[in-house]
Amino acid sequence: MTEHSNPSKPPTIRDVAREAGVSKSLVSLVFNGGENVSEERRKRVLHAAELLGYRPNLVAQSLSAGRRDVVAILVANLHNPLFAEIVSAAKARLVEAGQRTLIVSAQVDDDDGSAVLDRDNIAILRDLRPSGLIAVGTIRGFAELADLTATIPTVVASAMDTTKDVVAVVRSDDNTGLDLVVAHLAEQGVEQIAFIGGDGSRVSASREAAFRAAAARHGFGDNARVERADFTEADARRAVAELLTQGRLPQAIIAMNDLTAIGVISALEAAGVSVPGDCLVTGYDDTMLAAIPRISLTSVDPDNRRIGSAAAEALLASAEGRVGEVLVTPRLVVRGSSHAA
Amino acid sequence: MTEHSNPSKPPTIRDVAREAGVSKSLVSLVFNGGENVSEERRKRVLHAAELLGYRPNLVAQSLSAGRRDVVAILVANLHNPLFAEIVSAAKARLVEAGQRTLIVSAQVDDDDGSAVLDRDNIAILRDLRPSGLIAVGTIRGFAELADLTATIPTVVASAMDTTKDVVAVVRSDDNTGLDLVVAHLAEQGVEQIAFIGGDGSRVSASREAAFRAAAARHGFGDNARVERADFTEADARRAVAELLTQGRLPQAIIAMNDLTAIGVISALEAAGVSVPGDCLVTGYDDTMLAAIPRISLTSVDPDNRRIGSAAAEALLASAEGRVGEVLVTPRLVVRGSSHAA
DNA sequence: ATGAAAGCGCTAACAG
DNA sequence: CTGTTAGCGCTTTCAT
Repeated sequence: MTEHSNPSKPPTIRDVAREAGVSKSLVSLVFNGGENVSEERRKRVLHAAELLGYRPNLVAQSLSAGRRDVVAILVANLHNPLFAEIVSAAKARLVEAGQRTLIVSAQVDDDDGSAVLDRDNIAILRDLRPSGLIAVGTIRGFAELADLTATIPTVVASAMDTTKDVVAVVRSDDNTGLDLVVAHLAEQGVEQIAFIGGDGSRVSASREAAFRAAAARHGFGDNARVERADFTEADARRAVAELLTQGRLPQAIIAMNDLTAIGVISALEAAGVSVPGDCLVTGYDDTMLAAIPRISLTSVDPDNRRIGSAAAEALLASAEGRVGEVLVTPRLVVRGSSHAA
Repeated sequence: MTEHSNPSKPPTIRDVAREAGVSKSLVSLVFNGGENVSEERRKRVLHAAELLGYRPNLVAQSLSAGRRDVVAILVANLHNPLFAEIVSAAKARLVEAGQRTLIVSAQVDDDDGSAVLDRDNIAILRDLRPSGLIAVGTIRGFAELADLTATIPTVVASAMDTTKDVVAVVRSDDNTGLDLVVAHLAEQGVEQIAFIGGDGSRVSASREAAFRAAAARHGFGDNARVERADFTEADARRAVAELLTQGRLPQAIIAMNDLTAIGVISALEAAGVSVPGDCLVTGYDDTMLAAIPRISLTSVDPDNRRIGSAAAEALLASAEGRVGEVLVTPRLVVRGSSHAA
């Protein structure tokens, strides 16, 4: 552990060069793995750098003909604990591959509480000229970032995107996930089921389609209904009311994610319908919410760490061309909310 | 909406200068609110910029003798929905004041799932030379960032820090918060209470001290106990077991935050103690968890938006010197978990 | 193998 | 008021 003697500004490449008695360029070479540097000089430089506590300035590096080793991870928002797992797994894989990462949030909540692109963050990211981009979660207005995705290899994780120029979309295999759920419910002897999907997001649409397919496959036919609700509890309540007034209450409700499921449970219970007594409920994502004993929600674990590492993998492989869609196989976590008993 | 004609690289200040028939410097002046630019030239420049789709390169700006208008918001982690509110409120205030913001996460989860400083993020942030720093939440290893906090006006929000050189620490007034809780519990006729604090964090310690003071104030004397647990459910269970084996079960347990409270409830119910029937429980933070009907946890709302804006305010006022500690007054949100009835 | 020199995009004195 | 000239810290030809 050595201290750098100059108390004011951080040392620059020039300071190191002077200390080592070599030129700037040589220092740069050493720090960028240049092969053709004499062992002696290399040592001198490294030693001087250590002595001074020199760290290359990333901003300068990026300005000067973009460095190709920093990957930006754009997180949809700071709310969703889900994303944290994906991000850390992706980062771990990237670091392993010798890449630097910059993790920034893509959206902020404006005054109305709705998410909007964080233009400041995006602008800085753009100017940093990252070598790659991983977008985690559904980002509203992601299409506006076309100038980025067109230039920079981009992978979308845990979201869907139609943009032609993303290297890969890595997400949970909704078909398998919903099949697991429907099969489980069928096993419990359920005969009428309903799906409560979300807002207009593509993920929601995909899960809805997956539900319809799974329901058909398991012979539910007309006994499978679909309702929509955004993620607010108020809206879940509305959707449930809808379901209730349509006559018969389904014996099970499949929510597109855990948050919606909790809204559904709340709405059902507020209406005097007990869960799982009178109606089973399942979620998707297997967030920590699902595991809380009082909630004990059967949910689909999408294996977020695998999604994250697969996204990183896809990006690293992007040199070899488009990867396309990577579907990560989920597994069902059965809890109290789906045991009629 | 105009397109820039050059399909390859984004336009630079030079392109704009050429297009407008002026010098680089003039363009720079126009974009930095220079007063002494003739109206005509200014228009020409603005028009050329618009035409080309020019956006100043922030990285270049920051490299070239630091711009003084970008504030970095360092978020402890991506898990805690709490922070999202603080961040967005702080950002809103900053934007209002004409500041740019960069929101980055300060920590990542390593393989063990424990949080560590995200050195990449920090390094980039440092090199960007932000004009100010707002650290949101307790960041492990924050002390290692001393070189930053020593140089850059820093405000800590929703955490405590002893570093001498932070401009301000903005946090919930724990004393008031816990007094509200204890008073409420006393009103319910509770005679023995216990506090379950957390890991070794300063916030936890502060709330524990606040609890002791409030308990004394409300005449609990020896009937107030303290137990510790980290935020895992397993540990909450252990702490509760501890409490149970100490003989009498307290009539109410005050948890240092909502997450711990939920662990406590789970542990109590697993031990056959009903909440709120046999024991009342309260939390702190008023997260969305508390509002879930099945949880219905009485909690202290710290008013995160005010914490965020106050932090921004303190930073903006930092020119006028150290602000010190800003305590934001919380309010109690009473829910089912604290109604013996 | 090494150094000199020319930028990356921008700002900031400094002259005109 | 406007243009010229130096850099910010680093990479990268291009000579040597």
